[in-house]
Amino acid sequence: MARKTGSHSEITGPRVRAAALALFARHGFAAVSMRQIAAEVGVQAGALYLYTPDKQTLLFDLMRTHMDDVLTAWAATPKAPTPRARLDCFARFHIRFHLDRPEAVFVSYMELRNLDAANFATIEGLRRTYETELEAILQEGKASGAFSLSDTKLATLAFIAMLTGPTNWFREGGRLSRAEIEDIYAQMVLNAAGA
Amino acid sequence: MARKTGSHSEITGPRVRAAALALFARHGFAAVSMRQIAAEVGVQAGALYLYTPDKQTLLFDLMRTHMDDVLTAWAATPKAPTPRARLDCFARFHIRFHLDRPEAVFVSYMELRNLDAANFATIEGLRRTYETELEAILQEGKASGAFSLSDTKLATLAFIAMLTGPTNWFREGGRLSRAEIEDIYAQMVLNAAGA
DNA sequence: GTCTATACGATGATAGAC
DNA sequence: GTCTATCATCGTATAGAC
Repeated sequence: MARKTGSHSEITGPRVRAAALALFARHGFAAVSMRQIAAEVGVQAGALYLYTPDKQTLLFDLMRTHMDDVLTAWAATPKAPTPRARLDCFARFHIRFHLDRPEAVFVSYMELRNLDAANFATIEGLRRTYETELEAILQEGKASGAFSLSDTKLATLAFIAMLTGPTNWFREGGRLSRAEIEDIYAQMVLNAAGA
Repeated sequence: MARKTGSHSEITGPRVRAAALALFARHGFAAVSMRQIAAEVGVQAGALYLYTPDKQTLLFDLMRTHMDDVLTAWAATPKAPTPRARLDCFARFHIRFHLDRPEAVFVSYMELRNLDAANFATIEGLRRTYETELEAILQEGKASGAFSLSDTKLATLAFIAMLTGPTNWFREGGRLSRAEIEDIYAQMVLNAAGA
Protein backbone atom coordinates (compact mmCIF):
# COMPACT_ATOMS: atom_id res chain seq x y z
CA MET A 1 0.00 0.00 0.00
CA ALA A 2 1.28 3.44 -0.91
CA ARG A 3 2.55 5.70 1.85
CA LYS A 4 2.62 9.46 1.56
CA THR A 5 6.17 10.78 1.44
CA GLY A 6 7.09 12.86 4.49
CA SER A 7 4.08 11.71 6.47
CA HIS A 8 4.76 10.97 10.10
CA SER A 9 1.22 11.04 11.38
CA GLU A 10 1.22 7.40 12.37
CA ILE A 11 4.10 7.98 14.72
CA THR A 12 3.57 11.61 15.69
CA GLY A 13 0.03 11.10 16.94
CA PRO A 14 1.02 8.60 19.63
CA ARG A 15 4.03 10.72 20.53
CA VAL A 16 1.79 13.73 21.10
CA ARG A 17 -0.43 11.73 23.44
CA ALA A 18 2.54 10.24 25.29
CA ALA A 19 4.13 13.65 25.80
CA ALA A 20 0.85 15.18 26.92
CA LEU A 21 0.25 12.35 29.37
CA ALA A 22 3.68 12.69 30.93
CA LEU A 23 3.47 16.47 31.19
CA PHE A 24 -0.10 16.52 32.50
CA ALA A 25 0.84 13.96 35.14
CA ARG A 26 3.87 15.93 36.26
CA HIS A 27 2.60 19.51 36.18
CA GLY A 28 -1.16 19.31 35.79
CA PHE A 29 -3.35 19.96 32.77
CA ALA A 30 -3.83 23.67 33.37
CA ALA A 31 -0.14 24.28 33.99
CA VAL A 32 1.00 22.67 30.74
CA SER A 33 0.96 24.67 27.52
CA MET A 34 0.53 23.36 24.01
CA ARG A 35 3.97 24.79 23.28
CA GLN A 36 5.52 22.62 25.99
CA ILE A 37 3.89 19.52 24.55
CA ALA A 38 5.06 20.46 21.08
CA ALA A 39 8.62 21.02 22.30
CA GLU A 40 8.63 17.59 23.93
CA VAL A 41 7.51 15.99 20.67
CA GLY A 42 9.86 18.08 18.59
CA VAL A 43 7.29 19.92 16.48
CA GLN A 44 5.83 23.41 16.49
CA ALA A 45 2.71 24.17 18.52
CA GLY A 46 0.51 24.58 15.47
CA ALA A 47 1.28 21.06 14.30
CA LEU A 48 -0.43 19.59 17.38
CA TYR A 49 -3.77 20.62 15.98
CA LEU A 50 -3.39 18.00 13.28
CA TYR A 51 -3.81 15.40 16.03
CA THR A 52 -6.35 16.95 18.32
CA PRO A 53 -9.02 19.59 17.77
CA ASP A 54 -8.07 21.29 21.03
CA LYS A 55 -6.36 20.84 24.39
CA GLN A 56 -9.52 19.75 26.18
CA THR A 57 -10.12 16.91 23.73
CA LEU A 58 -6.52 15.80 24.11
CA LEU A 59 -7.08 15.39 27.85
CA PHE A 60 -10.40 13.67 27.34
CA ASP A 61 -8.92 11.16 24.88
CA LEU A 62 -6.17 10.24 27.33
CA MET A 63 -8.68 9.63 30.07
CA ARG A 64 -11.15 7.72 27.92
CA THR A 65 -8.40 5.49 26.59
CA HIS A 66 -7.27 4.73 30.12
CA MET A 67 -10.75 3.85 31.31
CA ASP A 68 -11.37 1.70 28.24
CA ASP A 69 -8.09 -0.10 28.91
CA VAL A 70 -9.01 -0.86 32.51
CA LEU A 71 -12.41 -2.22 31.60
CA THR A 72 -11.07 -4.28 28.72
CA ALA A 73 -8.30 -5.78 30.82
CA TRP A 74 -10.66 -6.63 33.67
CA ALA A 75 -13.15 -8.20 31.26
CA ALA A 76 -10.34 -10.41 29.97
CA THR A 77 -9.50 -11.63 33.48
CA PRO A 78 -10.82 -15.13 34.24
CA LYS A 79 -13.68 -15.19 36.74
CA ALA A 80 -12.67 -16.92 39.96
CA PRO A 81 -15.06 -19.45 41.51
CA THR A 82 -15.89 -17.93 44.92
CA PRO A 83 -16.58 -14.36 46.10
CA ARG A 84 -13.47 -14.53 48.26
CA ALA A 85 -11.32 -15.61 45.33
CA ARG A 86 -12.93 -12.98 43.11
CA LEU A 87 -12.19 -10.21 45.61
CA ASP A 88 -8.60 -11.40 45.93
CA CYS A 89 -8.36 -11.46 42.14
CA PHE A 90 -9.84 -7.98 41.77
CA ALA A 91 -7.50 -6.50 44.36
CA ARG A 92 -4.46 -8.00 42.67
CA PHE A 93 -5.66 -7.01 39.21
CA HIS A 94 -6.28 -3.43 40.31
CA ILE A 95 -2.88 -3.00 41.90
CA ARG A 96 -1.00 -4.67 39.08
CA PHE A 97 -2.80 -2.81 36.32
CA HIS A 98 -2.55 0.60 37.95
CA LEU A 99 1.07 0.18 39.02
CA ASP A 100 1.95 -0.29 35.35
CA ARG A 101 0.54 3.09 34.25
CA PRO A 102 0.90 5.55 37.11
CA GLU A 103 0.74 8.57 34.83
CA ALA A 104 -2.60 7.61 33.28
CA VAL A 105 -4.02 6.83 36.72
CA PHE A 106 -2.84 10.13 38.13
CA VAL A 107 -4.23 12.16 35.25
CA SER A 108 -7.52 10.29 35.15
CA TYR A 109 -8.12 10.99 38.80
CA MET A 110 -6.68 14.48 39.25
CA GLU A 111 -7.89 16.16 36.11
CA LEU A 112 -11.58 15.29 36.28
CA ARG A 113 -12.36 18.86 37.18
CA ASN A 114 -10.76 20.12 33.98
CA LEU A 115 -13.18 18.19 31.79
CA ASP A 116 -16.17 20.02 30.42
CA ALA A 117 -19.59 18.73 31.46
CA ALA A 118 -20.17 16.28 28.61
CA ASN A 119 -16.70 14.76 28.79
CA PHE A 120 -16.93 14.50 32.56
CA ALA A 121 -20.18 12.58 32.30
CA THR A 122 -18.60 10.09 29.91
CA ILE A 123 -15.56 9.42 32.09
CA GLU A 124 -17.68 9.31 35.21
CA GLY A 125 -19.87 6.67 33.59
CA LEU A 126 -16.88 4.49 32.79
CA ARG A 127 -15.57 4.90 36.30
CA ARG A 128 -18.91 3.81 37.73
CA THR A 129 -18.95 0.79 35.46
CA TYR A 130 -15.62 -0.26 36.91
CA GLU A 131 -16.75 0.35 40.49
CA THR A 132 -19.86 -1.71 39.83
CA GLU A 133 -17.67 -4.69 38.97
CA LEU A 134 -16.20 -4.58 42.46
CA GLU A 135 -19.50 -3.88 44.15
CA ALA A 136 -21.07 -6.92 42.49
CA ILE A 137 -18.37 -9.10 44.01
CA LEU A 138 -18.95 -7.59 47.44
CA GLN A 139 -22.71 -8.05 47.18
CA GLU A 140 -22.37 -11.69 46.21
CA GLY A 141 -20.01 -12.28 49.11
CA LYS A 142 -22.28 -10.47 51.53
CA ALA A 143 -25.32 -12.42 50.35
CA SER A 144 -23.54 -15.75 50.62
CA GLY A 145 -22.17 -14.93 54.05
CA ALA A 146 -18.58 -15.03 52.79
CA PHE A 147 -18.06 -11.36 53.71
CA SER A 148 -19.07 -9.34 56.74
CA LEU A 149 -19.82 -5.91 55.35
CA SER A 150 -22.35 -3.36 56.53
CA ASP A 151 -22.41 -1.30 53.31
CA THR A 152 -21.16 -2.62 49.98
CA LYS A 153 -21.24 0.80 48.30
CA LEU A 154 -18.97 2.36 50.90
CA ALA A 155 -16.73 -0.68 50.91
CA THR A 156 -16.39 -0.38 47.13
CA LEU A 157 -15.21 3.22 47.39
CA ALA A 158 -12.99 2.46 50.37
CA PHE A 159 -11.28 -0.49 48.71
CA ILE A 160 -10.65 1.31 45.44
CA ALA A 161 -9.19 4.32 47.27
CA MET A 162 -6.99 2.00 49.28
CA LEU A 163 -5.85 -0.08 46.31
CA THR A 164 -5.06 2.95 44.17
CA GLY A 165 -2.76 4.39 46.83
CA PRO A 166 0.40 2.49 45.83
CA THR A 167 0.25 4.13 42.40
CA ASN A 168 1.18 7.40 44.08
CA TRP A 169 4.26 6.21 45.93
CA PHE A 170 5.56 3.01 44.34
CA ARG A 171 9.08 3.26 42.95
CA GLU A 172 10.90 0.49 41.14
CA GLY A 173 13.70 -0.79 43.35
CA GLY A 174 12.10 0.38 46.58
CA ARG A 175 11.73 -1.55 49.82
CA LEU A 176 8.96 -3.78 48.51
CA SER A 177 8.40 -5.48 45.16
CA ARG A 178 5.17 -5.30 43.22
CA ALA A 179 4.36 -8.85 44.24
CA GLU A 180 4.84 -8.09 47.92
CA ILE A 181 2.67 -5.00 47.74
CA GLU A 182 0.04 -7.00 45.92
CA ASP A 183 0.08 -9.68 48.64
CA ILE A 184 -0.13 -7.23 51.51
CA TYR A 185 -2.91 -5.13 50.03
CA ALA A 186 -4.94 -8.14 48.94
CA GLN A 187 -4.76 -9.44 52.49
CA MET A 188 -5.84 -6.10 53.98
CA VAL A 189 -8.80 -5.92 51.62
CA LEU A 190 -9.91 -9.45 52.47
CA ASN A 191 -9.63 -8.61 56.16
CA ALA A 192 -11.54 -5.36 55.73
CA ALA A 193 -14.30 -7.30 53.97
CA GLY A 194 -14.47 -9.64 56.92
CA ALA A 195 -13.63 -12.62 54.69
CA MET B 1 -7.35 51.57 70.25
CA ALA B 2 -7.36 53.74 67.16
CA ARG B 3 -8.32 52.15 63.86
CA LYS B 4 -7.26 53.52 60.51
CA THR B 5 -10.21 54.83 58.55
CA GLY B 6 -10.94 52.78 55.47
CA SER B 7 -8.73 49.91 56.61
CA HIS B 8 -10.19 46.48 56.01
CA SER B 9 -7.07 44.39 56.23
CA GLU B 10 -8.28 42.42 59.21
CA ILE B 11 -11.26 41.23 57.24
CA THR B 12 -9.90 41.26 53.69
CA GLY B 13 -6.94 39.00 54.45
CA PRO B 14 -9.10 36.08 55.58
CA ARG B 15 -11.49 36.69 52.72
CA VAL B 16 -8.63 36.45 50.23
CA ARG B 17 -7.56 33.11 51.69
CA ALA B 18 -11.13 31.81 51.78
CA ALA B 19 -11.75 32.78 48.16
CA ALA B 20 -8.44 31.30 47.04
CA LEU B 21 -9.15 28.05 48.86
CA ALA B 22 -12.59 27.70 47.31
CA LEU B 23 -11.36 28.50 43.81
CA PHE B 24 -8.25 26.32 44.04
CA ALA B 25 -10.39 23.43 45.24
CA ARG B 26 -12.88 23.83 42.42
CA HIS B 27 -10.65 24.60 39.45
CA GLY B 28 -7.10 23.82 40.52
CA PHE B 29 -4.27 26.17 41.46
CA ALA B 30 -2.90 26.60 37.97
CA ALA B 31 -6.30 27.21 36.44
CA VAL B 32 -7.19 30.05 38.81
CA SER B 33 -5.95 33.56 38.13
CA MET B 34 -5.24 36.27 40.66
CA ARG B 35 -7.90 38.29 38.85
CA GLN B 36 -10.51 35.63 39.62
CA ILE B 37 -9.59 35.59 43.29
CA ALA B 38 -9.74 39.38 43.40
CA ALA B 39 -13.14 39.40 41.71
CA GLU B 40 -14.46 36.91 44.26
CA VAL B 41 -13.27 39.10 47.12
CA GLY B 42 -14.46 42.27 45.45
CA VAL B 43 -11.11 44.02 45.10
CA GLN B 44 -8.74 44.67 42.22
CA ALA B 45 -6.01 42.17 41.39
CA GLY B 46 -3.23 44.44 42.57
CA ALA B 47 -4.74 44.69 46.05
CA LEU B 48 -4.15 40.98 46.65
CA TYR B 49 -0.45 41.63 46.90
CA LEU B 50 -1.05 43.44 50.17
CA TYR B 51 -1.91 40.04 51.68
CA THR B 52 0.47 37.69 49.97
CA PRO B 53 3.85 38.22 48.31
CA ASP B 54 2.80 36.00 45.41
CA LYS B 55 0.42 33.28 44.28
CA GLN B 56 2.74 30.43 45.27
CA THR B 57 2.97 31.68 48.85
CA LEU B 58 -0.80 32.01 48.99
CA LEU B 59 -1.11 28.31 48.15
CA PHE B 60 1.61 27.34 50.58
CA ASP B 61 -0.02 29.27 53.43
CA LEU B 62 -3.33 27.52 52.84
CA MET B 63 -1.67 24.12 52.93
CA ARG B 64 0.52 24.81 55.94
CA THR B 65 -2.42 26.16 57.89
CA HIS B 66 -4.39 23.03 57.09
CA MET B 67 -1.60 20.69 58.16
CA ASP B 68 -1.02 22.67 61.36
CA ASP B 69 -4.73 22.46 62.10
CA VAL B 70 -4.79 18.67 61.67
CA LEU B 71 -1.80 18.14 63.92
CA THR B 72 -3.08 20.53 66.58
CA ALA B 73 -6.53 18.94 66.63
CA TRP B 74 -5.10 15.44 66.85
CA ALA B 75 -2.73 16.45 69.64
CA ALA B 76 -5.74 17.75 71.58
CA THR B 77 -7.56 14.42 71.27
CA PRO B 78 -7.44 12.31 74.45
CA LYS B 79 -5.27 9.22 74.16
CA ALA B 80 -7.33 6.05 74.34
CA PRO B 81 -6.09 3.20 76.60
CA THR B 82 -5.58 0.31 74.13
CA PRO B 83 -4.17 0.11 70.58
CA ARG B 84 -7.55 -1.04 69.36
CA ALA B 85 -9.31 1.92 70.97
CA ARG B 86 -6.62 4.27 69.70
CA LEU B 87 -7.03 3.04 66.12
CA ASP B 88 -10.79 3.40 66.38
CA CYS B 89 -10.29 6.89 67.75
CA PHE B 90 -7.84 7.86 65.00
CA ALA B 91 -10.14 6.60 62.25
CA ARG B 92 -13.09 8.55 63.63
CA PHE B 93 -10.99 11.66 64.21
CA HIS B 94 -9.60 11.55 60.69
CA ILE B 95 -13.00 11.20 59.04
CA ARG B 96 -14.69 13.80 61.21
CA PHE B 97 -11.93 16.36 60.85
CA HIS B 98 -11.50 15.96 57.11
CA LEU B 99 -15.25 15.89 56.39
CA ASP B 100 -15.48 19.33 57.96
CA ARG B 101 -13.00 20.95 55.55
CA PRO B 102 -13.19 19.18 52.22
CA GLU B 103 -11.73 22.11 50.29
CA ALA B 104 -8.58 22.30 52.39
CA VAL B 105 -8.14 18.53 52.16
CA PHE B 106 -8.58 18.54 48.42
CA VAL B 107 -6.13 21.38 47.87
CA SER B 108 -3.56 20.01 50.29
CA TYR B 109 -3.53 16.72 48.46
CA MET B 110 -3.97 17.72 44.83
CA GLU B 111 -1.74 20.75 44.64
CA LEU B 112 1.44 19.32 46.13
CA ARG B 113 3.05 19.33 42.70
CA ASN B 114 2.50 23.07 42.39
CA LEU B 115 4.66 23.84 45.42
CA ASP B 116 8.25 24.80 44.86
CA ALA B 117 10.90 22.52 46.33
CA ALA B 118 11.30 24.24 49.71
CA ASN B 119 7.57 24.58 50.33
CA PHE B 120 6.99 21.00 49.26
CA ALA B 121 9.55 19.76 51.76
CA THR B 122 7.82 21.64 54.57
CA ILE B 123 4.35 20.30 53.78
CA GLU B 124 5.70 16.83 53.18
CA GLY B 125 7.33 16.90 56.61
CA LEU B 126 4.05 17.82 58.30
CA ARG B 127 2.24 15.10 56.38
CA ARG B 128 4.80 12.53 57.53
CA THR B 129 4.43 13.69 61.09
CA TYR B 130 0.72 12.98 60.88
CA GLU B 131 1.26 9.58 59.26
CA THR B 132 3.72 8.69 61.97
CA GLU B 133 1.00 9.19 64.57
CA LEU B 134 -1.04 6.45 62.92
CA GLU B 135 1.92 4.21 62.32
CA ALA B 136 2.87 4.36 66.00
CA ILE B 137 -0.59 3.07 66.90
CA LEU B 138 -0.29 0.24 64.40
CA GLN B 139 3.16 -0.71 65.66
CA GLU B 140 2.01 -0.84 69.27
CA GLY B 141 -0.94 -2.99 68.30
CA LYS B 142 1.21 -5.28 66.21
CA ALA B 143 3.76 -5.65 69.02
CA SER B 144 1.09 -6.41 71.60
CA GLY B 145 -0.64 -8.88 69.33
CA ALA B 146 -3.79 -6.76 69.18
CA PHE B 147 -3.42 -6.35 65.40
CA SER B 148 -2.50 -8.79 62.66
CA LEU B 149 -0.57 -6.70 60.18
CA SER B 150 2.29 -7.72 57.93
CA ASP B 151 3.55 -4.19 57.23
CA THR B 152 2.67 -1.20 59.39
CA LYS B 153 4.05 1.34 56.90
CA LEU B 154 1.84 0.08 54.08
CA ALA B 155 -1.11 -0.21 56.41
CA THR B 156 -0.60 3.41 57.43
CA LEU B 157 -0.74 4.58 53.83
CA ALA B 158 -3.62 2.27 53.00
CA PHE B 159 -5.75 3.37 55.96
CA ILE B 160 -5.18 7.07 55.37
CA ALA B 161 -6.06 6.72 51.69
CA MET B 162 -9.19 4.81 52.63
CA LEU B 163 -10.27 7.21 55.37
CA THR B 164 -9.73 10.29 53.23
CA GLY B 165 -12.00 8.94 50.50
CA PRO B 166 -15.31 10.18 51.96
CA THR B 167 -14.03 13.76 51.75
CA ASN B 168 -14.31 13.47 47.97
CA TRP B 169 -17.89 12.31 47.78
CA PHE B 170 -19.70 13.15 51.02
CA ARG B 171 -22.66 15.50 50.58
CA GLU B 172 -24.80 16.83 53.39
CA GLY B 173 -28.24 15.21 53.22
CA GLY B 174 -27.03 12.17 51.30
CA ARG B 175 -27.86 8.54 51.95
CA LEU B 176 -25.64 8.27 55.02
CA SER B 177 -24.94 10.66 57.88
CA ARG B 178 -21.46 11.58 59.06
CA ALA B 179 -21.90 9.35 62.09
CA GLU B 180 -22.88 6.35 59.96
CA ILE B 181 -19.93 6.83 57.64
CA GLU B 182 -17.66 7.15 60.66
CA ASP B 183 -18.99 3.88 62.11
CA ILE B 184 -18.67 1.94 58.87
CA TYR B 185 -15.17 3.14 58.05
CA ALA B 186 -13.89 2.65 61.59
CA GLN B 187 -15.13 -0.92 61.46
CA MET B 188 -13.48 -1.57 58.09
CA VAL B 189 -10.17 -0.21 59.35
CA LEU B 190 -10.30 -2.34 62.49
CA ASN B 191 -11.06 -5.37 60.34
CA ALA B 192 -8.25 -4.57 57.91
CA ALA B 193 -5.86 -4.32 60.85
CA GLY B 194 -6.95 -7.77 61.96
CA ALA B 195 -8.15 -6.39 65.30
C1' DG C 1 -5.75 50.01 51.84
C1' DT C 2 -7.36 50.13 47.51
C1' DC C 3 -7.51 51.91 43.09
C1' DT C 4 -6.11 52.61 38.02
C1' DA C 5 -2.82 51.86 34.75
C1' DT C 6 0.54 49.27 32.88
C1' DA C 7 4.71 46.26 31.79
C1' DC C 8 5.67 42.40 29.31
C1' DG C 9 5.64 37.66 28.46
C1' DA C 10 2.70 33.46 27.61
C1' DT C 11 -1.56 31.49 26.21
C1' DG C 12 -4.79 28.63 22.82
C1' DA C 13 -5.83 28.58 18.38
C1' DT C 14 -5.75 29.85 13.21
C1' DA C 15 -4.03 31.15 8.30
C1' DG C 16 -1.29 30.46 4.69
C1' DA C 17 3.48 29.29 2.75
C1' DC C 18 6.01 25.28 1.44
C1' DG D 1 2.55 17.29 7.56
C1' DT D 2 4.93 20.88 9.31
C1' DC D 3 6.45 25.54 9.62
C1' DT D 4 6.28 30.60 10.48
C1' DA D 5 3.66 34.33 11.62
C1' DT D 6 -0.01 36.19 13.85
C1' DC D 7 -4.35 37.28 16.69
C1' DA D 8 -6.69 38.50 20.69
C1' DT D 9 -6.59 37.50 25.26
C1' DC D 10 -5.00 36.64 29.63
C1' DG D 11 -1.19 35.77 33.05
C1' DT D 12 1.54 37.70 37.37
C1' DA D 13 3.27 41.40 39.33
C1' DT D 14 4.47 46.43 40.06
C1' DA D 15 4.11 51.80 40.31
C1' DG D 16 2.06 55.60 41.75
C1' DA D 17 -2.38 58.35 42.58
C1' DC D 18 -5.63 59.05 46.20
